[in-house]
Amino acid sequence: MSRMSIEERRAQIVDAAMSIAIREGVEAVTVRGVAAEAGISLGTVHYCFEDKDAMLRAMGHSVALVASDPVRMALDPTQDLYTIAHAAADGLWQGLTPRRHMRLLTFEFATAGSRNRALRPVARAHLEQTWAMTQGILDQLSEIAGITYSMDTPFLARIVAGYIDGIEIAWLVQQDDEATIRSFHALADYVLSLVVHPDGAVPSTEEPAEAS
Amino acid sequence: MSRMSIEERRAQIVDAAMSIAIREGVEAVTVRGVAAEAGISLGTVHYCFEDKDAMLRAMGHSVALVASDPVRMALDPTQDLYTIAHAAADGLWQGLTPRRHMRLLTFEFATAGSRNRALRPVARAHLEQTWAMTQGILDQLSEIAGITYSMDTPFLARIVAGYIDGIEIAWLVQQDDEATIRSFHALADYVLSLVVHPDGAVPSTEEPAEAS
DNA sequence: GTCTATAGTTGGATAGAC
DNA sequence: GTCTATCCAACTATAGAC
Repeated sequence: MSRMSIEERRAQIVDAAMSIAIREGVEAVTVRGVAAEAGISLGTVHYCFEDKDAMLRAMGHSVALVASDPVRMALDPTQDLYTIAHAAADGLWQGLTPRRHMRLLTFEFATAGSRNRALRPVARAHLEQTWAMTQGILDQLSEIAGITYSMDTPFLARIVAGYIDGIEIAWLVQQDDEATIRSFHALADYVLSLVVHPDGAVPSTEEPAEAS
Repeated sequence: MSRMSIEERRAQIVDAAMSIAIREGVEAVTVRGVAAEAGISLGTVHYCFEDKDAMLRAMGHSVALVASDPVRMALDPTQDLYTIAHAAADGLWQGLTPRRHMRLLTFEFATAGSRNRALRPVARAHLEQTWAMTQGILDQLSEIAGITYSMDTPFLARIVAGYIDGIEIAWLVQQDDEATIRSFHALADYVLSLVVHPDGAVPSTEEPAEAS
């Protein structure tokens, strides 16, 4: 067919692989299937990637981990801390449904990376990316609310990201929306409980009631 | 070879499948491989299970989810609440290393169950088993310490189990033992923060310092 | 109930023409 | 760079002898 540079072709192949992975899972990604999805020949794929693992690695590193937008939008400086935290919890929930397949994908890479040495760097990159993004949000919250946390933020980010992972895995398996939303709000309360008000700042209107 | 009842043979096959799954992952379990592992013929496996999925389901349901022993041993009624909670955190850590492959297996079933309808009941059973066991431990802690929690225990168990899942996934991928231990202790502090002392009971010696 | 033998499918990788 | 053709391995599942 039409000639492309290797880089362009690789990008096209990675896109095709990602489509299949999102649709049917990492294990369903085959070199043949990717070639068909991309509308190119088997030989071309093998020309662009040394082997299947190299292709999977390239695909894994192109996973868009986070649609943090709904959470970031919750960080409204005009609101009080309690409101912001629980709006962020709602943001986590709103961001989850559309990202269902992407989330599944990262968990598949996590397990695949634990078995397959070649895929381990991908899984680690996913973790570190998630931690960095979580820390970014926690830092932003810290700034706009003028507070700090009772743990260092890198560790807190790790804890919070893990908390979210646990909630999301359960949701993927069990699909209990209500319990999931409630869990995100429990996380919000958790983070609020770790907040340190630097001066004699009054945590006045916060936590008007316990999360149901 | 020697004759067995179908039930015995099925158990033998499930054991062989489990060995392979623990060693190489769920995806590496093949009917042929299982037959070889069990030292029987391919045909015999197909005689005992309708198809591969049925075999995988049987294997999935036989996963020993939890070595809760190290945690239960921490529930020493002669100790104070803070000490018990953090001993339980150590128990979580001590129980993790030997169960590495089992944990990986349950996460693989979680993702596989999200893709494959036939395996979904297995993944759900794992979740519910874990929640039940976690709740059992929380109830036991509640009894021996004479306290309650600020959430209903079924929900708290769900939260705690998810928290643990998040920590353990990160450990499987990243293998950072120190951060993992610290995370388990952060969980202990979290649970302690949700404890309600019924009367005017004094939470005296608790939380002598923050987890480093 | 257990075996061997085989049908039928899929997938990774390579060779060689264009 | 891209294709077609082919090789080879591994897999699920079934048939039929014992």
